[in-house]
Formats: sequence, C-alpha cells, structure tokens
Amino acid sequence: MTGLHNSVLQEPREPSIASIDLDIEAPSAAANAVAVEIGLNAAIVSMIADEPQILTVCPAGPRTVKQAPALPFGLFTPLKHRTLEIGLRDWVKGQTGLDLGYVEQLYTFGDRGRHARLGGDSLHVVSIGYLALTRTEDTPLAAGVGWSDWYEHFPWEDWRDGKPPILSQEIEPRLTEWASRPEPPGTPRRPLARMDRLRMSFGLSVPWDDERVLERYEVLYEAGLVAEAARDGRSAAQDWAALPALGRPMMFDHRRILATAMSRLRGKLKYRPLIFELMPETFTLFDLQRVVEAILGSYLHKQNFRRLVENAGLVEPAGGVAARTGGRPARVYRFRRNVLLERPAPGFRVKVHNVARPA
Amino acid sequence: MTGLHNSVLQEPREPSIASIDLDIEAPSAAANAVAVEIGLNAAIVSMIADEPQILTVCPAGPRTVKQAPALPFGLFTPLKHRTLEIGLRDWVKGQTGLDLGYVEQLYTFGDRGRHARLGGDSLHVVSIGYLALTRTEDTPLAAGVGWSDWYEHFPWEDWRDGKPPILSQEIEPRLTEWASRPEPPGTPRRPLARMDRLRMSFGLSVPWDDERVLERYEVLYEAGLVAEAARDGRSAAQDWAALPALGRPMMFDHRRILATAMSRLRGKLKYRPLIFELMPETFTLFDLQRVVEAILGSYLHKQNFRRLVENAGLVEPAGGVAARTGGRPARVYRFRRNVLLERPAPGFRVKVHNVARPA
DNA sequence: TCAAAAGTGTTATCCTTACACCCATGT
DNA sequence: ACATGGGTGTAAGGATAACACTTTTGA
Repeated sequence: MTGLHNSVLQEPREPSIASIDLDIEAPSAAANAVAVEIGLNAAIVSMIADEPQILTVCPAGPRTVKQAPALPFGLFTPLKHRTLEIGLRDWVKGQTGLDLGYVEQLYTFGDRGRHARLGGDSLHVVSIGYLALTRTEDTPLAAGVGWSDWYEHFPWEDWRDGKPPILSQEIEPRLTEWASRPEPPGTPRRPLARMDRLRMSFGLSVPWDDERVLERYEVLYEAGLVAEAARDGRSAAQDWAALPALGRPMMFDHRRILATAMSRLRGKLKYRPLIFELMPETFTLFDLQRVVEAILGSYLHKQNFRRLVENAGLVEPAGGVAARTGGRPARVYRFRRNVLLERPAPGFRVKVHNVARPA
Repeated sequence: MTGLHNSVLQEPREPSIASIDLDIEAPSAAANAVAVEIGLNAAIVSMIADEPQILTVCPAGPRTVKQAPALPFGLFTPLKHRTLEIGLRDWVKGQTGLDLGYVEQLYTFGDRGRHARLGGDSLHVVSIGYLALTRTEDTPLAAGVGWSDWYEHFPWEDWRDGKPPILSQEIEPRLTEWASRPEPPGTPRRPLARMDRLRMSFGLSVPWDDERVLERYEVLYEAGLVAEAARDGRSAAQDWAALPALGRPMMFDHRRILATAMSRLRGKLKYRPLIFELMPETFTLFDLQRVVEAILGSYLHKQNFRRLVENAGLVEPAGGVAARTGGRPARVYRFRRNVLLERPAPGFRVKVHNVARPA
C-alpha cells in the first residue's frame, strides 16, 4: 500500500477539496432529514482594463463588522429549473442582471464551514461552484453588485512584477513556522507532511506553478492564515486580529471557489481556447497577450507568444490595423473557430516567466 | 460574441455534461419543496488480469428484463457523514465490503433521466460521481457485487488490437446518418453542428483522442444509439430492438459517470502518478506498461516507455528480479514517491499508437 | 530624432520518436 | 537453437527558448 490519497495527486488540473473538510468536526446531531439544499455559486470572470475581475454581490443581512463580498449564489429549485446550469443562469440573471455565456462546473463542496451559515441555522447546504466567462458589457448591474479584482483576494498570485513581496515578507515565514510545528493530535493521516505540501505548492522545491492556486489557498487555510479559517473556528489559538489580512476574505467558502476557478482557468487556458470568451470580437496579438498574462499572473515572451498563437492556428487576420497609443499600429485578428476541428488540444502552451517583464 | 458555449471547449480534461440535460423536457410540476436528495456514485477501478474492471452492484428491485448493472451508490446523509467523501466511503463499504483508497470527485449531474428513477416517483436526485482506484484485494465482496470489464461497456474505446471493428461497422455509418439529418425543431442552439462534433470526437478530422470517452458517449446518446437513450425516452422514433447494443448498458446515468471516470483517468495519467494506485507495491516496467496500456486502450512503444518512466523519476529499483514466463527476468521497481516533490507534473506523457502492438 | 510597440529571422538546445541491436532465460 | 521478453545506444526531426534586429507609427 503506497498510501497516496487525495490531495497529493490532484493538482494542478483537478483540484482536491476534501482535504479541508476532513478536519472539521461533526455537526451537532439534530433532525433526521436527509434532504439537503443545493447552493449554486458562480465565479464570473471578466476583463476590465486588462485586469481579471470577478462579479461580487453584497447580500443583505446583519452587517457584522465589514461585510465580506460573496459570489452570486442561490438555491437550486428543481421544480423551476430543469438542470443545475439553467438554475445557475437564472439566479445570476435575477441577482445581477447579467446573461452568462460560457459556463462550466467546477466542484461540489460538502461543507461551507460551520460558523458561516446564512441564518445561523444548522441546515446542510451542498454548494456547487461554477466558472463563467463573460465580456464586460453595458448591461447595468443590479444594486450591490460589482466587479472585484481577483488579485485583491489573492495578492500572492500575481507575479507580473516579480515575486510578490507578501510571499517573502508574510507568507513564507509564517508557513515555515506552521510546517515546523507538529500536527495536532487527532489529525487524519495525510499522505504528505506539512513541510512537503508547503514546498510543493509555494514553489520552494519545484518552480512556482501558476495553476496551484487552490492548493496554496488550502495550505493557508489550514495554517490559519486566512480570515475564513478563523471565522470557521479553525486556528482558535491564533491571535487573529494581530495578523495582517492575507488577501481580501469572502463570504462562506467563496474564496475557495474562486481559487478553484483560477486554477481551472489557468490550467485550461493551455489546452483549450477559453481565452477568447474574454476577448472582444477583434483584437491585436498584444491585447491577447496582456489578457493571457493577466490570467496567468506572469509575463510572457512577446516574440514567442506571437509565433505560438499564429502557428497554433488560434487566430486569423481580421483585416485592418488598430491605431494605438505610441508605436506602430498592430494588425487586428479574430479567433479562428476552425481550430477546434483541426487540433487535438488547441491552447496557449506558454512558458511563464515569473520575473518582471522580460525584454 | 463568438458564441462558444459549453461543450465545445470542455474536452478532454474537463468534460461537459450539461449538453444532454438541455434536451430533456421539464419534469411534471408537482410538489413545492426545494430539498433535493444527493446521490453518491462511485466508479471504482481495479486491474484484474491486466484488464481494467469496475465494481458493479445489482440493486434489488423489480427485475424488468435483464437488469443492467449499477455503480455502487447511495444517498448522502449529512447528519451521519461530515463530508460527501466520507459518506461515499461509508456507502461503498456497506454495499460492497470494500475500503476505498484513492478517491476523487468527478462531476455533479443534475438529472438522471426521467424514466430511470429508483421507485418511479418524481423525487429529484442530484448525483455526484466519484472516481476511486483500488488494488484488487482479498476482501470478500458482498452478494450481488462483482467486477465488470470496462471495455464491455465501451467496446469502441479499446484500440489495443487496432481500430475496433464496431466503429467502422456499426458506429460510424449510423452516426454519419444521424449527423446528416437536420436537428429536430426545438433543439437549443449548439456551438457545433452534429457533423463537426462527430468528426472531432470520433477521430474523423483529428486523430482519435483516447481522452474523449465522455464526448463520444454523449454523441452516441444524443444519436439514440445507446440503450440508455431509448430508456430515457429519447429517440422514440428508433426501432430500438432491431439495433445491436452498443456496449453493455448500465442503470441510471451510470454509464455516463463511467465515461467521465475513464476520461479523467486517461487524462490525468499523463501528468499525475495515479497509476501506482492500481499497481502492487513492486512491479516490472513491463507490468507497468501493460496497466497503462489497458487504461489508455492502446499500445505504447516499449523502449521509449522505459526511458520515459525512468528519467521522469517515477520509479526506483526495488532490488531483485521477477522470474517470469518466457524471456529474461526483469528488474523489479517501486513507485518513487519523492517525484511529487521534485517534478511539477509527473506522469506518463506518452504517445499512443492506435495500431496493433508496435514492434 | 526618439520612444514605443509591431513584427521577422536565426540559432542553440532539448525532447521525442523511431530504429537497431544486444542480453538473459526457459523450452 | 530459438522464442520471448529485458534492456541499451543513437541519430533524425521537431518544438521551444532566447536573442538580435528591422519596421512603422506618434510625439
């Protein structure tokens, strides 16, 4: 028996979630019903000013401290909606005013954290996370709905200006300390020790992997270094108020869902032409590069990016040039849809740079 | 607006499911409850005699015609089980006697097909599919539980002896006919035409892709060529009894879950060392190759496979040799667990052959 | 004339693929 | 002897990464 369970093998393209769940204590036994409510949650991504944004709502309710934003969410009502995805689209439309285009399911989470329930009751909710991609449209958003830069929630994921200082200054020292402490008694057997997980996910033993967003969030959660962990009753020993917040927290397990969405998007970019769901009809190659870079959180080599895109057959000239600020006008391209029929796995098989912009 | 939604972009590593759902008519409106039952379903894979097998159960109930096998399944009871995965493990243990090792979530399905409900009632069930890998152990299985060769359910997926005849003889002609017919009225807009989907998934315009198991099953389902489609009330126009069965059907949507599991396993093999969950503690390189080949459904080049495995750092000599039938005794290896800490994406980046065994 | 960005060419390197061939054992 | 599978060497080809350099615009 090799003993390789769960989270070790999951990343980067198929994230593990269960690892956190296993540490939460059982709910106080009460009623006997097996019925469960299904929460649908959407991480809706759009590009605004070359930065990836996600749609957030501020649900009404008792405003304890400063309210953390939430993803658009709602309950699945099977009698009203034939399928989960139709229900999701309907909820999002009603809650935000937005019509979703591309939608894909991410993961189904079994527990949202005991202390974070909507009404404080003990009703069980299973939440299904979705990723949606949309172009920023002129659709007016409902009140309380807005866009939120995803790197505000994950500042350690943006390497476009070199390694984020928060990693060396805040995260690495405290995670190293956490990893050097022994596991508390009663912890389920893990396939990897704390230190190994830290080294893998934060690029200490392997190069930093842009796709391991979820793994990193889970480590931070377990170490009690994100606000959600304290809120969920983990890391009671931590003097939470004394610590600087690592990224902006969100309601429920929504930051975990966002981490899942970022992992999926970053991973899938490399073998599916998802990116064009975020692009306007026509664009220049450098427009495209900036969007890819913003999603991946790192800079790419310009000349090689051009060639990659061109001889992967991903785009075709749309005719005409774009007059841009400074510099020679660029040719305008559009997505070449036929690539789907011609190539087995069309995408941006790029090498990331993880240093400040290369020459 | 490029109009690229859903299923086009999903394969091969992140399968789309929603496409089928969209075609099923709404359930007869009845009660008003929003509570939904959560079904947990496990595709449990093991190798027996170098063939991949899945665990099936024959649930008790009215035996109309010959009963199709089911995956082990059960309802999630949140008051008894803290997490979805714990619930799954418990159900499987009770139903089959098996202790699961490696488990990962696949997908959450919103509708199991109206005509295929357990008691015939209209209760809504959301089913969550899981993939589990296990070594065949001496654990005695409960009554009615057994192993089933997965290529019996998907005979067109095994290319180890060249292209399966069922493709040229049965599937391609009928799918071509289906693709040439116009979409029925009322069909939701699809990003790709029938013919394009057929060409992509069945290797007519791109090389056959071993990972697109689910895409292929979905096309067959929509074309009404698998028994489940007729059972679910699709393809009423087909004279079903006159057609030879394309693969052994399963209960509910379990063959769809199995297809998802096969897609995931075949895809993930290439960048995660999942395979070793199916291997004994020690093995020869050829043992390993045969298991990989059985999962992928195609032969690999022997010499290159050896080198790939060795200098990917996936294995290390365990000492000793295996006395085997015919031929020189082979060195015995074991999984090298440290590879997880050293390589970003350790796996079998093999090129499949899709012809009879290469020299 | 300079800055800024577009766009092209070329090489060195690595990895993959394919092929050739030898080794050790049982019958 | 020969069949069978174990195991090694190497060369051709393709993809990638890095670098140098030219072109076209606006200020």
